Amino acid sequence: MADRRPTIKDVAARAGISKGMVSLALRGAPGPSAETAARVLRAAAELGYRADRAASALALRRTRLLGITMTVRNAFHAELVEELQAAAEEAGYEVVLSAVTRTRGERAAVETLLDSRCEALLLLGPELPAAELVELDRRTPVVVLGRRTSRTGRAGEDLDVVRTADGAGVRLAVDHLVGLGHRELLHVGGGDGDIAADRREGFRRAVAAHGLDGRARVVEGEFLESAGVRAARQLLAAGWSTTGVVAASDRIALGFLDVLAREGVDVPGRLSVVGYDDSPLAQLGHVQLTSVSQGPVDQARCAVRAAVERLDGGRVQRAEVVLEPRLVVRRTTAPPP
Amino acid sequence: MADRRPTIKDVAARAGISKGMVSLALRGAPGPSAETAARVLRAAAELGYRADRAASALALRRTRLLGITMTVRNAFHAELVEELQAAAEEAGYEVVLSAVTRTRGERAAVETLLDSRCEALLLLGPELPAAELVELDRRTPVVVLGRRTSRTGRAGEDLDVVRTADGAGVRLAVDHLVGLGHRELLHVGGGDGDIAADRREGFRRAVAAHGLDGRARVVEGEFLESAGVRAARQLLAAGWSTTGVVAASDRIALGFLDVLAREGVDVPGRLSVVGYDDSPLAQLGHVQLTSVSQGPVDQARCAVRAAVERLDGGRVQRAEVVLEPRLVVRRTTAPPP
DNA sequence: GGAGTCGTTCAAACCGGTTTGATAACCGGC
DNA sequence: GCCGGTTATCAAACCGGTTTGAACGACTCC
Repeated sequence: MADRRPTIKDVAARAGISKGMVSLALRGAPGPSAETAARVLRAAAELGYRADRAASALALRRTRLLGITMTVRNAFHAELVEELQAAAEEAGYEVVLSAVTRTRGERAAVETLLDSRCEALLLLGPELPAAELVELDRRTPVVVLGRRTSRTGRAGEDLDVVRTADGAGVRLAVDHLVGLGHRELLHVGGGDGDIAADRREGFRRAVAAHGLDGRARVVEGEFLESAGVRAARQLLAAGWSTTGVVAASDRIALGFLDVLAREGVDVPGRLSVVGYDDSPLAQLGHVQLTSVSQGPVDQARCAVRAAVERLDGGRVQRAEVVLEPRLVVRRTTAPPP
Repeated sequence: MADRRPTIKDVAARAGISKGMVSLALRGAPGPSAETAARVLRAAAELGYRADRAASALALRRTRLLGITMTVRNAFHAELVEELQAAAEEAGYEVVLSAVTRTRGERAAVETLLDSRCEALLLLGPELPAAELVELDRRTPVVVLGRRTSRTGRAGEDLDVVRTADGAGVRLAVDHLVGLGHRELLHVGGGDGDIAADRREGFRRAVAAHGLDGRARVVEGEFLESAGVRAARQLLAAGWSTTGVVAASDRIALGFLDVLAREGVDVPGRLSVVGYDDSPLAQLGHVQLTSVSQGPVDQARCAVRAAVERLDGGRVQRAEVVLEPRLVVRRTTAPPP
């Protein structure tokens, strides 16, 4: 019923001019006279013409597409995607999202992006082996967000990386608590990954820098509420004299706070708690969690810039952008009792 | 550096055969002999050949792309997308995600999908005016998820809709509470939208059906934790004799529960609470919220089926699929004190 | 043995854009 | 009035696939 979509040929016929001229006029390229351009634009508007991306991608040998893999349930990824989309648009690119799910691994997600002829890949917190990422990068520029890749930076490992300095972030949290007067600190860690390791290490160094390493504790967990719940129960049961807690993520912090609320422990009166990610969860009206922000806006901008530099700027060298995290103080921290 | 991606011509040359044959062989179409097909497959594998989607979309005049608009921060949407992706893959389609954000309205999200030549649009909880959706549907088949469109179904309004029966969902919650022995019920509503209205109305009817309308209360809010917080404070301050609460969403329920935890109110001993959405939040270890599930798996399957029927099956009539919600009982409901 | 059928293959046309090389019209300068 | 240089235009080639129509040999059937 809906008669075939108008093509550039239809526009040309209506404007009484050749296809080539129409193509130039529609893109505002030099060539057509002002009068002709106006006529073309009018004809296109009247027909409701829209260029066919597939056709122009084919002719241009470019898609101007950035592919993003994300874990669709991760709130921080969602924030990043939002910002990436905006940044890409500004740079004249479109983004294609590919979701990593339980049933669809990162590898499959990347495949579909490659099929769409994305010109660069932005991978959010990828968990593929580094070797595979490097191999991928040899065909299509890859920008890794959030995860640190090899410290060594061996030759051939040309991946771009955008991340925040996790150690510095934890340090901000520790400094904040110590500045408020806390001396007995606890870190609830996120487990085995690179990110959790960096944060744990950052905690150890920060407390040592304040000469408090003898009194600091670390509890291991994973990046989930349940880890916070376990840690809080352990703390209360053992009767530790801890007054300040640095969690490796907001979700951990929320689990922790939930137990405290149930047990009637005053926050921040008796215990101060700092989260990590400054996720929307932390910002909720009734939570108001003090947290370390990874600056999703800046990360997104840097990642898109890195990709565009490779594509349009001819950069070939590896770039690693390490952003400084920022502490957002809300209502879960105060001087110790 | 990376020498030009191999094309079908390269494969043809390597297999010593024409382009046309290669095209057929790669798709397993009838024509080429078994021996030829094998040779082509081998050559393609050796070259690491992948077909160019843009080129084949152009030639086929089909993209086999389903466009999805979603609110990237909405956890329920994230779940749906996960399932939609799986269902689409099974049906031989790819999906393109387009995020609706603060800075990028639904209209813009739809535009980019149309530019990608999506063959159908799946809109998650769209808020565009109905007239606009109908207009859109005249060019590209549209499937609306979650939102009820006009009750009237006037001629020309051929949108497909997949949703759950909100009234029935709330009814399940009410029946559950009444079955446990509750008589004093409270509904915390989600505000002005169609969905909130359906749930509120469902609550009214359900309590009336049990002859409890005289003792039931409704508090208005919005679909956020803050609404739950306000409602809980109001309940405690006013000293209502309510024992069972039905929230219009999980987020409302969580805000509600948070206040109760802080105030030391026993859940489910003193108060029972039911949420709506069965979102990942509800399933968290330390929350274990009883909630109404909208069956994201089924919704996704139905939505993809609806789209595919239009595209491949030639269906032109409007289809409205109303799924029955399901109650997931966890630990926030029990008999009243 | 000639017509018809089948299986296999190829070259050419096509999809809807962009780019190139050629052509024509117009300009001022000498 | 002829020349070099713009400027505006067009037709044709091209991008990388798919599809069509024709060609060819082998085989079957009268």
